[in-house]
Amino acid sequence: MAGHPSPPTPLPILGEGGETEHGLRTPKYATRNTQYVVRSTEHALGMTVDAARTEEHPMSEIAQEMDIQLEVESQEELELARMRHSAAHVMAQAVLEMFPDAKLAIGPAIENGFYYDFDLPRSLTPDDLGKIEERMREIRAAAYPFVRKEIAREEALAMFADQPYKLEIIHDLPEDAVISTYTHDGFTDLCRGPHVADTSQIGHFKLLNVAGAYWRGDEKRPMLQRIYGTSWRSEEELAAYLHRLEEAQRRDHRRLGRELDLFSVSEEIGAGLILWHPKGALIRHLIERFETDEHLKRGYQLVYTPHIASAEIYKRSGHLETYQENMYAPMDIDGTPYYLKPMNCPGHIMIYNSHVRSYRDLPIRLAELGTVYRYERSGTLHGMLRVRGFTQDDAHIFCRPDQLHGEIMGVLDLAMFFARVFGYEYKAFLATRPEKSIGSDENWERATATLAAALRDMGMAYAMDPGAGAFYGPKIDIKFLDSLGREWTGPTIQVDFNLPERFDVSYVGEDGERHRAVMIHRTVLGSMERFVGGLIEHFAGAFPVWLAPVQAEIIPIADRHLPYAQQVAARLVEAGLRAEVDDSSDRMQAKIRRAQLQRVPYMLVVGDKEAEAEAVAVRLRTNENLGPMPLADFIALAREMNDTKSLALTRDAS
RNA sequence: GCCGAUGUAGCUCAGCUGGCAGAGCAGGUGUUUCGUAAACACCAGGUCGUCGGUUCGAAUCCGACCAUCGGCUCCA
Repeated sequence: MAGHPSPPTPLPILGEGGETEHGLRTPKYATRNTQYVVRSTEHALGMTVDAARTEEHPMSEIAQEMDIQLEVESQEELELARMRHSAAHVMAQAVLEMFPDAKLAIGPAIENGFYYDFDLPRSLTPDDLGKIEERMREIRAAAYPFVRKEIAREEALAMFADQPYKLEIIHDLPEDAVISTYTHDGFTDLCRGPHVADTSQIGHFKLLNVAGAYWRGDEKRPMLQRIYGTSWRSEEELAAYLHRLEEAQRRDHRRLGRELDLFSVSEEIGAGLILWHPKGALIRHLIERFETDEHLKRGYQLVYTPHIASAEIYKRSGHLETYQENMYAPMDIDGTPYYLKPMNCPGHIMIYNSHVRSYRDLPIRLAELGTVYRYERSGTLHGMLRVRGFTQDDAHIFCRPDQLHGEIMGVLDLAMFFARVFGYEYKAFLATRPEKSIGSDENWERATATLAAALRDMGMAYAMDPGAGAFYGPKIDIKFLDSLGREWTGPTIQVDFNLPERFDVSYVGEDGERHRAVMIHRTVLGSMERFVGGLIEHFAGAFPVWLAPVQAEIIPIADRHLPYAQQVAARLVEAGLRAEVDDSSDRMQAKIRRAQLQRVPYMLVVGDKEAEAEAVAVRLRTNENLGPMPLADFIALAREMNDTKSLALTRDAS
């Protein structure tokens, strides 16, 4: 099976709908947001990701091309998108009435709603949104019909003569394109459609926010004002969506990070640099320990490499050519510039190259929890999800070409194992050669085919992500889907042709000759920062027992129960559990409340009865009350949940 | 980096058009000893993001910078 990658398997998860199961948008920085929106829109149109991507449309264009001519996978989705797209038109009318000089850009339907980009004489205020919304309601009430009209190119150019963005769109349309307009209540927009019959059908909507957005997503083009709105079939669905937005806010890792005392960012230390507090650090440590052990079991070897390195190595690796804008300025050490490391690869390669390697030594899998520093533009920083210093669970696999397939399968297996432990669903993407890339066509094709074959042999459905590979090789991106159905950066597996050449990474074959080794870059969790940030939101702060910083809060009812409470704590600690006694002078109710807010899995209430019977009254953070049980039984339960890394708090719970 | 908004006590937020900085929660002390999500009282806590300007007087007006938030672009 050489030559071409197999055709993409349709991705079942996309079949669930562009909207996630719960209708929530993926958090910013969790994964490539724009791509997500594109996918959703593509899906609403029934296009495959492949088809949309190969045409290399910028997101805005794809999103704009709502066209009934496209094959639609689900009638329901088409109708939703149509409704939302129509709402965008109605919004544009309202804005144009308010600002007669407004220049209109584009206004597509997106996941859960719509937006429209405008070039306006002044900045919009939240007040304006209210007015626009009000006017939209009037337009909806009037039930103006949407009228489609196909027009000649010249006519279109004349009609939109004072709308420069529309003119640009018309100019960019292919010669034979059908140009159509949609008109309602005297407002006409260049649009391929489709639309609902009249403005009464634009759904129950709410305008959410105003944001800046570059024309055509290009930072060199004008900055427009984008109004985001959401629209739903019924008032109830709208209310439910707004409620889900609030729920997502309640889980925001930045908020929970503070409330649960997991991490902070200090302006004095610097933006984008995470301070891990004891509880956050404990969670990270537990994950790292688990992950490290698992890697050792799977034949990886641990290494450590320095945080700074001479410019020489980054010259040779090509980082100074292709990655310098992400690297911090060098420091001078005895006349030689040294850089903070932005990646771990060069160090691992140096370790590989420290010996002559035989084909019998391969594969060599070098793993490091490697801390790297990358310059990120100030506007992009976001809690733990987008930072300037982070620790990757990085590894580089050096192998023979004939081992590549098996090694990739091994990484995929590891990735699926981790997804299961943390309770994530996932979906896979195969990213192929970008325009700016190096290496021979043959290498690219072979590597891409190998990745595709490994995915297939692991029985993993995947979608193509054309042109999204690294410049040095294709990759598999796996997205974790959290409990709200949102996407998070997950494992990535990259095949690299570049560095093995640059560093002459080789092995001696059976034939006694030197051969070029194949190199795989891979990370399973991504970075500890982003992964833990995502985990906080995934679990809404209620970590499974094995990760909970405090597993059991012991709550004495009165001070006279303190000695027994201490005794219980000692027994738990002895059993390897993390327990804490609430010895404050608060009432029991307040202690329970505090433990609840801290998402402590088990609350052990101890009073006279328990002290006498050497028991604990077990309350779960789910508000379930298990009642009194012998201390030994509780220890057995908690240990079992801990040791099996169960996502549940009790044996029978799911 | 760009567009817009915001920055007052550890947290959430008041403080109208310039005139002595406030509340609740958290914290400390004391009282209370209580059976499954907040007992009561008292106390302490702030260079109002930073720097500069206007003014008799600035948390409040102006400017620059820093940080954060919502997006764009980019990414682990």
